[in-house]
Amino acid sequence: MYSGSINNLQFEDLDLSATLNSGQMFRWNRDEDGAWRGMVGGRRLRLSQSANGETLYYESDGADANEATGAVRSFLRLDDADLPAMAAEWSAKDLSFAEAWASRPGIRILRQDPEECFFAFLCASVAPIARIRGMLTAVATEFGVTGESGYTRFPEAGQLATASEVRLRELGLGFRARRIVEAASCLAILPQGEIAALRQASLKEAKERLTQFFGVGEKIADCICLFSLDKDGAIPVDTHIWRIARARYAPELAGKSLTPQNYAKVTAAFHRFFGDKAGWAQQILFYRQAVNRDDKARKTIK
DNA sequence: GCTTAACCTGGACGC
DNA sequence: GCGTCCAGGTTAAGC
Repeated sequence: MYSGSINNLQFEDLDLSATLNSGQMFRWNRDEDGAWRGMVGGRRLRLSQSANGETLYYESDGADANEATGAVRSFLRLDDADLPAMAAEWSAKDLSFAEAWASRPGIRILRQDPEECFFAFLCASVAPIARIRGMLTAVATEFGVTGESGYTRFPEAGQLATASEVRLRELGLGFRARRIVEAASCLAILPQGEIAALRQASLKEAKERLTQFFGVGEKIADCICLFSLDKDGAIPVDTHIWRIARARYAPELAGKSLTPQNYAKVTAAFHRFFGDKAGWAQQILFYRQAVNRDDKARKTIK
């Protein structure tokens, strides 16, 4: 049970379920009534939307409604971008984006906890979303702190640094286990908030810093930058975005491999088409290509 | 600077 | 039932 009351705010341009299910984060769960449960900044939140999508309801730990409102607005970045205006501009220029937006408007970029986001995407290499969820749940259960509510807070770097590679392999992380142990050990001896402090850095500086950690390449660094550090120009070029880019935005790369130079060309192409908030456009295109396709496949199987 | 192999694992798919 | 492929990558070695 949540100690706070149910609050609400009016916000029309949000598709809560698509946003929370768009592959940006992996530890929020959906209740039978459709509401989503998760943690933001150590605070439990439960979010839902009215049927017409115009009202966002939220429950939170703690009695301070203003703090809860601030946490929700910050997590969903409700004050950071006029998404409909951006989408209208992008749709006018690009048919592929227009189709993606028309099929599922309202997918926003989140502002997650940077350290949890760092470890989450370190686990995400070559793994389907279901497996990523499983790995993170296992790690949180083993090394995190479970409160009276039964919800487990993701472990901090210092806690993860006590994990052995062997134990993490037993939990199903495979070759990612070494990466988690090494990154946690490095982070644990740095001042707390080292990753979060990169919000003040440029995208280039943040990526340079993140890729110094063993196991963090360009794609993972871009995920951390976009989904937790407010770097709206970050373009995580995964297998789906690479496919989309070659088909639509950088056709000169057809038949080529994803080398560091071509990765940079994809990023530049997205910036050419979508400007300095290209990361938001990327996420909407990604959802249509990856998540939507998976959902259709699941329905077909049923 | 590019290509390739290796790294874990579970589910989907074809036979 | 079994083998193969693929999934939100990264690293290191070889050329």
